Amino acid sequence: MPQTQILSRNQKIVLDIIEKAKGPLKAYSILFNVQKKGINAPQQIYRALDKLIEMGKIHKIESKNAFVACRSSDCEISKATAFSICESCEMVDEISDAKLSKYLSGFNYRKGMKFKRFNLEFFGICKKCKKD
Amino acid sequence: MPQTQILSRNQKIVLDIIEKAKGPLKAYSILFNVQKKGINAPQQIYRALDKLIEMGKIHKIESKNAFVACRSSDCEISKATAFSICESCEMVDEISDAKLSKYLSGFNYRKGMKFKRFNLEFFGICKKCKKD
DNA sequence: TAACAAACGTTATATTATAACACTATGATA
DNA sequence: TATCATAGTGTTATAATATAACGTTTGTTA
Repeated sequence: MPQTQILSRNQKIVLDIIEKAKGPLKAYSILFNVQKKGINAPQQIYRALDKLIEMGKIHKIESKNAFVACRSSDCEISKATAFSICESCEMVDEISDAKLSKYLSGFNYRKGMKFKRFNLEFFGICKKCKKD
Repeated sequence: MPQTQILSRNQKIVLDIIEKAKGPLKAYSILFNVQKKGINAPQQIYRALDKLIEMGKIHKIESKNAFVACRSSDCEISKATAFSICESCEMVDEISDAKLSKYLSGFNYRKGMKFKRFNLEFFGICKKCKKD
């Protein structure tokens, strides 16, 4: 495993647009935004997304079928992800809280399987939306 | 809110099949299984699913786009859900662990929004699959 | 019974994701 | 150097998941 992953052309393009976005992006919205760069088909987007997820560069927000850049340097291989999601404005924030992560990584259910990975999504109304 | 919800015909049919299933069911697989009962269109399934989720009778496993019956009597309105998912056999188990639930319900991220609801999905290989 | 809400049935369509196949570039190695 | 494996690319087609929109029926309640 190299510390610094080498990205392919398409992977760079897709990561770039996700990193610059203010919120989670959907696959087809990424597609429409990169057609000028010569990417024409969903397959190309999904392939890049898959690799970027594997590398831990991005995360999928399962409840929204959308993708965000990873902001927490410590999850190169994303085994422990947690997000805060506003149900009004759709804003997503990655939660990096050592205690929470430790608590959940150590959690073992009595019924018995050993967990390799978890994903946690919190929902509410963000401060900004509450004001309106 | 009545303690015992009254279900409509289609809601009953859909809930019934989900409750009898051994694992999570997908919407279209539900559809194919109820066509003999006169349900013909996805819309009818999705409408029933939506209501059943609202009532807390079933849960959606977001990472699988599939649905399971609620086994834990205490989550009539599902504000706090956690699941154990086997990545090999696709088995899903609802986790009902008071400590975990309390810990997460009380969790408040410093950045500040108050959470109404969460969903947690753990992944691993179940005991049964480990043996093979 | 009139009025309303909730559920229903149906057709059409939108959105999300994958299959399959041929081609290209790169680096490892026999 | 030849050849092999691996990873990435481009493309067409299609599968799988989900919702919109419309009109009708049913059940509740004022």
